[in-house]
Amino acid sequence: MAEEELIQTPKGMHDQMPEDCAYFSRIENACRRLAKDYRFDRIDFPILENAALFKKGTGETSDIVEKQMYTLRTKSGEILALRPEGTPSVVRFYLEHGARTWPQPVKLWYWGPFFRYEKAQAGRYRQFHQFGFEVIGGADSTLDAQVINIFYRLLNSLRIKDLTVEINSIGQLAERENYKKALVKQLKKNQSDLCPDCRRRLTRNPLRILDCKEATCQEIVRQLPHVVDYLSPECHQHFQEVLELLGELNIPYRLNPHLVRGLDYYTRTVFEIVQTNDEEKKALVGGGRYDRLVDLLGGPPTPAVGGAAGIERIVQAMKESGRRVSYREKPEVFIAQLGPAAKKEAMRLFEELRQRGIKVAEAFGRDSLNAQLKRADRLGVKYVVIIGQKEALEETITLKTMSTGQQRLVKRSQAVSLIKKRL
RNA sequence: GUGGGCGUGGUGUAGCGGCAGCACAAGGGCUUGUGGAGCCCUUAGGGGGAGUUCGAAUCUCCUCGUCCACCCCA
Repeated sequence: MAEEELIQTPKGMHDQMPEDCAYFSRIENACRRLAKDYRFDRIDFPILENAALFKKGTGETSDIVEKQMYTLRTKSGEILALRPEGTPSVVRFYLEHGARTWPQPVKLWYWGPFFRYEKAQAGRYRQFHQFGFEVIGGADSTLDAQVINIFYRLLNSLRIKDLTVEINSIGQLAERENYKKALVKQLKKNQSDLCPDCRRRLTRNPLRILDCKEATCQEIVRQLPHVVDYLSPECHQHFQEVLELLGELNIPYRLNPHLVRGLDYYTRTVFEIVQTNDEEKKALVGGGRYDRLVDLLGGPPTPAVGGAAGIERIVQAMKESGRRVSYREKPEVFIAQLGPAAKKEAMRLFEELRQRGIKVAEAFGRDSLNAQLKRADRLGVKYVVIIGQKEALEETITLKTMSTGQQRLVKRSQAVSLIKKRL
């Protein structure tokens, strides 16, 4: 080993193996197809944004901003952050480029790396990848349903099993505040039965108590009112419509009155798409309506809805569903060569075959025919073209059929069309 | 941030105080112009540091990494 210590990836950061890259492109292709069908336009935005964007957008008190954001100061004193999520950037994009003058609603999708400084564990990394679909400038319930539909269809097309859409409505800010007050009031009565964590949450973030896993807390939670009971008639109506549309689209959903989600900007619809297999529940997609975010970031009041999916988690789910994505195409023909003149001829033939759309492999860096045939065998090709000094001189090739071992001498000029015909 | 498990060739593993072994993968050969089976050879290893010991992959401590749970989330 070398004297120098090997430099490795930083904590929570991973290299992507060829195999995983293949999964990624499979997923990205699926995104592209759906984006095209539902008329979403792809955008990219910087990986570094002003930290203020997330402080204002994602929320100063959210865990993401408070504890998990990578921030840095540039030489000129700007405070930037590695983007921890995409939605605020999409809204900034909408405002910065005057997208409010475009035909509304504006439908955008994105794909890329995101960063959160957290302790890594299963399906949770410091650099991870998300794609998101966002609709800005529309309040209609069909848009909520369409966003959910897109993510659901996408996961479906990747043949991920055991999917459920979990959905809830948390209303507008005022309704949520009322609900929160009611919760705290109720909970204070049996405060002593709550777990220590929940007692803390009671003042900091009472909504989180709803999905505490402690049995005693769950017992208490069961007695509590649901947020939907606190919705205004308009929000209630909107939620009803979303549910009806999901039914119309044949999307299996489950009402989850305890689904509140961590980010401050959500209003009305919140949803997650989870994969449940024996005792385990993993969120692959999360999203909802965020009618307040645009004006929170300095724009006019503009309704919006969207969601984001964790790509690593989807890959994991695909693998668990037994879905294999091959990352190397099987070649059809292998070209073996012997000697310098033959090597040149072999390279020319390689190009000709490649341009005719034939999948061809070689090992030009290897000189022994033995090794080349061994490689060809491993690759599972149907035919091997052998070009040695003799063939190069006589302007012929030897075409070997691997399954039978038979070989025949073919004129070089006829080689390409013969191979094409035989495949 | 809190608690726990685990770090041995490229990969997967064995040994648990006394010569670091196996399988797969990779490269070469048996076959200097012919693959698959077989055989042979080669490359390559205890995360890092301190300590205990005649002797440490093995025990102790530190550190780094990783995995898992909590927290939170994609």
